[in-house]
Amino acid sequence: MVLLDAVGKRWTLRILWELRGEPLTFRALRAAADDVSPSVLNGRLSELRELGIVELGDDGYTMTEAGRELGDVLMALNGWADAHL
Amino acid sequence: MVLLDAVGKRWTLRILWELRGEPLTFRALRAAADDVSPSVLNGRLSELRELGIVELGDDGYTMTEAGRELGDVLMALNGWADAHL
DNA sequence: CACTTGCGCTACGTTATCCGTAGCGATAGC
DNA sequence: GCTATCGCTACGGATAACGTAGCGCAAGTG
Repeated sequence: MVLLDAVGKRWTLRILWELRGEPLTFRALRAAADDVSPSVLNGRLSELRELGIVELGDDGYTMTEAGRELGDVLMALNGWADAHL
Repeated sequence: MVLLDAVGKRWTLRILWELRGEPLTFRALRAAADDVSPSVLNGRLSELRELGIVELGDDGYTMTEAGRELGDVLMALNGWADAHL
């Protein structure tokens, strides 16, 4: 239930989705995610960093190893969407 | 992106999670999901019905066939949470 | 040295969304 | 008629998200 509460907030899934590939800077991530406001983006990134899903490296924000596995689940989610929506 | 926007709202994942088993009435679903307010619950259920994920039968709300496959993905999501959080 | 550029991030006032509570109309059983 | 439960709605207050502007910092350029 903890994860569903954390992930079940506006923009969180979208942010994770945009980080599925290469690292993105704060501003690039913002641009990729429909120009979400920086305050919200920063709030979400803080949560995701505390959960050990995302981290800030030299090239920008990237997924941790655990986060990358979560990314695979998101791919499955997207696969479902392609098949049914 | 459509699904992520739809699912990436507060309570949506939680509602789907509670519907993974047997059908639940509106009120039972409300009780199961931390007493979410009926206005929000109704809003989410309307969205999920429009997406063909959830439907209202004689025994209450239940997942459609497509929705049940989505439930499997959510199980994977929960499995990840158990492993990493 | 000043100057620019891009970075992560914050401040703040406005607006949209959620929330809690109460209650509606409909249906079924007594 | 009375009670109980159903799905669902109304409404005012609380909360979160929003858009915009800008801070402090580091690296590069002249």
